[in-house]
Amino acid sequence: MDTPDRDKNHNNTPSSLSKFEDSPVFRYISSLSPIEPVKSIHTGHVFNSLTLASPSTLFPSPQIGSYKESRFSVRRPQFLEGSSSDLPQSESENKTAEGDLDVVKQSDPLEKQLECITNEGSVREATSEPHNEELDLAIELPKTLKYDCGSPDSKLLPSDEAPEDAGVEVAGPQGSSADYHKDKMKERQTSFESEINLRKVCHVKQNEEVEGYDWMKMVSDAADLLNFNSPITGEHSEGQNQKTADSGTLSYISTLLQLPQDPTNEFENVEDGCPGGFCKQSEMGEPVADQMQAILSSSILDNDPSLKVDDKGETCSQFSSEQRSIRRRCLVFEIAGSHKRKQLQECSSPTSQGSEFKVCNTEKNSVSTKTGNSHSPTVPRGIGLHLNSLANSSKCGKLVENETPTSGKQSISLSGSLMWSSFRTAENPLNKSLPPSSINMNVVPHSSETMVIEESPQMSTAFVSNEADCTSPRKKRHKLEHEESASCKRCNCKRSKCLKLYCECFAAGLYCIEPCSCRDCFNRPIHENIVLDTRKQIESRNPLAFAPKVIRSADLDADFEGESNKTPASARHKRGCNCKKSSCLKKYCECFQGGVGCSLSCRCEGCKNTFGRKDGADVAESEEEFDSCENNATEINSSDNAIKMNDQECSDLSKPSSEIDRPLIQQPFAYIGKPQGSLPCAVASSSQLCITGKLGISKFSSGQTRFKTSLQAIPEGETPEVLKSDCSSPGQVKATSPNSKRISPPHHEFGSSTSWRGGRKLILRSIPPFPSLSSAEK
DNA sequence: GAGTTTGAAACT
DNA sequence: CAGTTTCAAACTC
Repeated sequence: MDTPDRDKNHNNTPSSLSKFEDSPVFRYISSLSPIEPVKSIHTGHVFNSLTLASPSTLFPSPQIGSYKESRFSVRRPQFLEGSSSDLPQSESENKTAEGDLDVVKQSDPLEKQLECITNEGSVREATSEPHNEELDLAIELPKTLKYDCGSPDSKLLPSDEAPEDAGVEVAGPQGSSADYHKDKMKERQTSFESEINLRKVCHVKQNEEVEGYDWMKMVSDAADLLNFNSPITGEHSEGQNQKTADSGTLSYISTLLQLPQDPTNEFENVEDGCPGGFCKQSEMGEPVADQMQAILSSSILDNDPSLKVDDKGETCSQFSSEQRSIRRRCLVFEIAGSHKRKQLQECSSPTSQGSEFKVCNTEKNSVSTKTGNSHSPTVPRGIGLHLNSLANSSKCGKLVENETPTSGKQSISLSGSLMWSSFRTAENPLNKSLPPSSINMNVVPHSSETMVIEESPQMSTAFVSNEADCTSPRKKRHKLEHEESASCKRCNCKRSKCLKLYCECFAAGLYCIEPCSCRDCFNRPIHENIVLDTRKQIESRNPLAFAPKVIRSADLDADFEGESNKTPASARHKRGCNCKKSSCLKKYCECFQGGVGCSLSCRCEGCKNTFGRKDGADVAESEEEFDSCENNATEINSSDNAIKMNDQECSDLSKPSSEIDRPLIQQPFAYIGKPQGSLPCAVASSSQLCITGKLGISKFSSGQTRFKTSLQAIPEGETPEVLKSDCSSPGQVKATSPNSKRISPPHHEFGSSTSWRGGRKLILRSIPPFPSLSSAEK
């Protein structure tokens, strides 16, 4: 629709521009801020979201654009693959459009929105790189975002293009344009969706900017997520290309988005003298575009039931290419959740990460419901990510991976199982550290109440940092699956009202669900407040109360091999068991139940844990056992027990898995400190359950490789990090936790070596601030 | 399915 | 911090 007009505008632009320039108004403006162009660039970095309005914005577009391009030129490379002949045109159009916009802006300096948009565009571009880049860059993004009018969307938009579009529409009746587009969307979803989405995004961005800053956080998070996406981008580009090919009429926006990726664009850019411009878009385009698209796509996706997201966050290409591209980006944020966006009609939940969360909201908002805040009041249930959520996430992730979309979500929200623990705070630096837990899962509340948990790449990233091996989020998931079955479990509480750790559901950060046979259950979304309060109380007593009981890490394997000998699994129970009669050969023993060997921290008597005895000597001896156990035994190993467990779990899990999905309980941010720890727990546990359920055998039996590597590795890595991330927490945890007894004592074995390892193994040990560790490891 | 065993969680 | 009680899962029959 816009194109014709735009073309006209473009054609007109030169004259109009000249006119404007000549106009006294223009002169006046220019006199006011001669420096502006330069500022605009800097402003992108420096500005606060709202400051954008400055006059500098008026002029910047051309210069900025070039500048931006230059910046990005370097990186662009990979994504360009997707080529679209359209791009050049689009760019030219965009440029013209920008010019028009600029002119308009100049004429109407008052229109801050437009300025913001333009600024955003510039900023976006600048910021976009970081997205593509690694997390480190991600950090930068927030800043850039600040500069931006705020909306990540703007970022997403190709610097030139996006702003233009936004600007164009906005320029007219700003507010109306969005609505108008929305209407169009309904009418013309196909061709116009993209445009509309972009516009919406623009609005959203503006709104968001006005509203809050979570963007910063979100952006950073998103950046993390984006990192994962990178591989996807190729697909994305393809999708876009298809889009172009498929739909002769690509929304202007869509074209813009694509442009960056298209090689053709590169050429143009090069011609422009900004090969970088091309590049920048590519990279930026992905990250930024991803975000933009994500938002847009989210809106679109909402409409599209067909969307599928890969575990990795890749969206299935089911949708139209356009949507696909967008969706992927969305996926980045929502990954698993996105997987079934259908379900997700609403992203009310405040995900652990503000960014994701917001994105969802914005997207969804555009589509159906809009939550004003990322924190969304809607969040109510504690949709936010929680350590426990991880467990679910793990499930979800697994499910999603393994299973088709239908099942895939199961983990997430099917039955509406909710995790209440979400405490990741976007604010917390910890979040970064925590990443996996909080970040990983984003719970998106469905309109129905069911919440979809989305994993964010961040988790994986974060973990990755810690875990050298944890290259793929999948591993993490596997690990998670491994650990606790809590998520899968159904409680049978009669007196605890499911508000105590006796309740497995509660302990796992999950709301009780139908399958539970509990009595007088208060662990329901309806009683969220009670649940959260109770949780707080419990955490106040023991910060690690909700943390994963079993820590498994590939790292441990590697690091500990020496030590690990002790525990075949290389995983350890945080607290250690206190078994006296079960000889750690039955599920009474948490270590055994978790499939990990006993450690020094265990107080067990007559330990015969097949996964590893607590005594070092035993361990040494056990190594053989151990190996045998792992190799053969994993299967045979715990033999009866293990097998039984597996079977049981499997049976339980398999069914429950579908059922398992539960609403997560959000934790109040206040908990942040704890939750971090807690999250991992839940996750791990839940993950284990689920995984074990399916994998269960695999875990022990199939796990062949060793559970270490497969299962344990994942959870461990996560948990450790989580703990680390707790960061801060380790020390705190000890101090606070009543259990500290068990936890704290780093025994010679573990503790002896590096503090790091010790920290991981011992987890609880006071360790240097987590961040440093993570960074160091990285 | 009922009853017992077990060990964690909670309480004192 | 240690001891006791409570609780629900795990287990047995």
